[in-house]
Amino acid sequence: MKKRDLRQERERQRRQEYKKSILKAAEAVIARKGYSATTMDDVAGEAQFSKATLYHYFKSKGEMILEIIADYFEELKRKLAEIQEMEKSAKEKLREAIRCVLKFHEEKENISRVFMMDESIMKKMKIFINDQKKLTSDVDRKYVTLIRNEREEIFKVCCEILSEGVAAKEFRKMSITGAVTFLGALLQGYCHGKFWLERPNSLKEETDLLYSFFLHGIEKREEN
Amino acid sequence: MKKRDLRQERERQRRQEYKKSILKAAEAVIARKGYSATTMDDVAGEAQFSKATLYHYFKSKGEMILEIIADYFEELKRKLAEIQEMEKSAKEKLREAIRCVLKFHEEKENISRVFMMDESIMKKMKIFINDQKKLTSDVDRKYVTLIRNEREEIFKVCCEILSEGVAAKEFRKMSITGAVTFLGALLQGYCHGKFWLERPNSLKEETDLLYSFFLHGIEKREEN
Amino acid sequence: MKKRDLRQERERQRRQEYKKSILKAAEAVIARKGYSATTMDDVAGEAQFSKATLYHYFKSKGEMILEIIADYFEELKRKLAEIQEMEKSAKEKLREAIRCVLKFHEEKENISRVFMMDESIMKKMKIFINDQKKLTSDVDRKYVTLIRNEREEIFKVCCEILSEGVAAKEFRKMSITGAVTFLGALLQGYCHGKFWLERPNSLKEETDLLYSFFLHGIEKREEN
Amino acid sequence: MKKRDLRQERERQRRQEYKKSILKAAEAVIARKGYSATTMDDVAGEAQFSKATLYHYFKSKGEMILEIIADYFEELKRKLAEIQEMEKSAKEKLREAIRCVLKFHEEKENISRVFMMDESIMKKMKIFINDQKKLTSDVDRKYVTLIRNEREEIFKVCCEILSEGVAAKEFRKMSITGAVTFLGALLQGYCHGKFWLERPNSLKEETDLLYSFFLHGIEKREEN
DNA sequence: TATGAATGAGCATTCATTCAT
DNA sequence: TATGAATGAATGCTCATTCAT
Repeated sequence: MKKRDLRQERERQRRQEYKKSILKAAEAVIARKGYSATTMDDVAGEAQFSKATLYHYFKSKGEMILEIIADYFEELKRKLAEIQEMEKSAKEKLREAIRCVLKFHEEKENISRVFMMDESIMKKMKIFINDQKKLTSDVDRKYVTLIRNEREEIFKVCCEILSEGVAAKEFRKMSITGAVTFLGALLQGYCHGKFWLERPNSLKEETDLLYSFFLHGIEKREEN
Repeated sequence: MKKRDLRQERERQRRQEYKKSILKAAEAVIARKGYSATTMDDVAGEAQFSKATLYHYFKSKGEMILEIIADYFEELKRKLAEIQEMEKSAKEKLREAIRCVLKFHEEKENISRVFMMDESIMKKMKIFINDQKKLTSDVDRKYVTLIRNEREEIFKVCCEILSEGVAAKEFRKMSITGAVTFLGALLQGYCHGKFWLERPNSLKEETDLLYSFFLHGIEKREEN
Repeated sequence: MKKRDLRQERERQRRQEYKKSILKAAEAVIARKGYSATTMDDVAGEAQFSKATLYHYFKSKGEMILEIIADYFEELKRKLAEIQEMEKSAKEKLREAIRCVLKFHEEKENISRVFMMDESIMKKMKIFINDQKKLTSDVDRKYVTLIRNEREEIFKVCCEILSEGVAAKEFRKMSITGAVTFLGALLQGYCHGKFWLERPNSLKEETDLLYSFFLHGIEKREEN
Repeated sequence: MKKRDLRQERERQRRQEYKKSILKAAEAVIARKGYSATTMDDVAGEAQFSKATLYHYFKSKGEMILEIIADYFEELKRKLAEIQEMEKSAKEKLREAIRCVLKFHEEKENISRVFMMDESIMKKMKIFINDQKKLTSDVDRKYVTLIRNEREEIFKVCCEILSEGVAAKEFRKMSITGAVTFLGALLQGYCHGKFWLERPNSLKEETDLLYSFFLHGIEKREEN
């Protein structure tokens, strides 16, 4: 029956919305307090739900954070894919990509830190990468797979940008995967090391810095 | 009285040794389990002391980890300073420095993660850097200052290597601090991103990768 | 109106059937997991109903278990009444009764344990027996009364078997109620103590054991 | 050194006493509320310790209850062993043993119910008896073994009493283990079925009832 | 009637830290 | 000084029951 389908559909929608709103609340608290210091009570309070209700939407605190991280990667992937599809030179795309990542990190600083650093999550990722079968929880497996796939796609998009540049003779011939690994490390490291700076740089300054060194290197070349 | 001094001195020595052995034990446990999963009971067990005794040597778990981190930086600084004093070209020193950091990280992976990631520690560092006066605990202030100084010295050593290279025309003219920031981010990020790799690279491969891209950049140059 | 009555009647029937199927599901889960470890979710899952639906048929988990227990006693009573109506000697009936109880317990082990042991149920029974008026819930009163009545009838049936035997000079003159109390305790105790045995006895062996000691006692008699 | 030993000894003693007092408190609460309804907070309150302190003396709620049960059996064993060593006829000893068990059960009613009935404990016992290796926790294994051994000794003592009686021609020739199984079931079942009685019997009446039926059986014998 | 969602009240357990000896 | 004991404050998670549709 039409009516029934509609109701179910509306119901599903509402559920999705509620879930999103809980994730948003969790993200906010985590951004404020960090992951391990965030309690389910905190999240419940922020989301204006009872603590027990959270467990209708997520099996555990761990699953919740995995979903947040998966969303994080999914969004980043989308943004980078958009850049790749622009009508621009490879250099311009590269610059834009760097800018995009820096900005995204800034907005979601704590999330990315949680992902890179929380020991329990790291452990899951490591186990997964070494031997998928050891991950006991199906839910864990699902999210960890998801995350890895998103990351791989991000990697791929970056490869495409650099390959284009090589083809267009904007970039030299090189190991593309090496370069992307390099770039990824650079951005990751830069974002996490920011807080050392006594005065923050502007997004433009940051982009310029990373872009130009990545592009030119530091070596002195012969003048002809 | 002489005698008294001697006794006191001996006492101080013993205290230092005990402290070191506790730190060593803590480092071992943290390397195994990660910081937040490490309990004072674990450390006490590993160090073969009673838990209460730990509190004779350290005011809190937080202070203990700060000391471990300070040691970490102190050791890294020492290693890099040694490299800087070698009789080598700037390029060779750079290469060596990269190798050194990669190796050091590998050995102390969890420690460096704790430092970069533990939210409570981050908070302290941030507060300190923004406004030192807000840091309530004197002990905290002491260690955080120490850590920052070590880091600054590391930064300085790297600056020296690069400056030498510029002077020797091995490297192009550039913003030295920018380059060191870039390099630091790169190493940090690479080390923390390692676990993504399905098969680990050898130390030599890693060094080559980072060194060569840092040196040459990716841009295609005109042939003359 | 006829039509209305019929519909109501059909409705009542359906309700009864659903109720039975829920009880059956609950019994199955309890048999598997024990009472306190059984959640309403478990029962709902097994019965293929939603959890909320269970509450249309039973006021609470407690009421549900009371109904299960009442059914248990009702069934046992029926079985024993059948035995009593057989055309057999008192001894044979006694033997058959013992066998019947042992078998029944075996099938419904967890149910009888719940009944004997669950503290909340015990409390209700105790309160009821000491002072019926203290039992606040009408529903509780209803079921507890029911259960006690079933038990009394079981007791009565056993009394009849033994009385017949005394009349037929198969059994000696004795306190019939004492003997039935004795027999009841014996069976109850035997069933609950079974799990101590490293190898289970067959039903026949068990019956023989209890029957023969109950019949003959352990005393040595004079030979004439 | 003497002094040191003394202090350690005194310390050990105090620990034992505290442990006992916690066990006593737990027993009291359990007697009042039943095992599963008893929370660690309840026990802590009754014992006048903080909840966390309980965990210095017992690894878990489960271990605590196992220790209580083990004590229960140990005490019963001791009492029965004393009876067996008396200078009395087997019949008198039997009577005394029955009286002893009835009295003991009365005092510790809830404990024995917990033991016989709590599903989680039952599960452990069953697993243990079927296949000791499956019991994962060492502590569990320890207590479960202890309990089974105590029970076996109780069984043995009863066997001795009955054997003596056979030897002295007080009892007929019979399967001793069968008779003890019968007796054990009887006592167990009687104690747990007590609450059905509208008016409690006196200890003497109870003893007489069980003793006389166990001794004489119900069968009518030929007069000569 | 049937149900998915919501929740309050718990609960066992943990852990950094303090205290008494 | 060294330590075993004590503890307050959490914390993730559960479950019988109620409610809105």
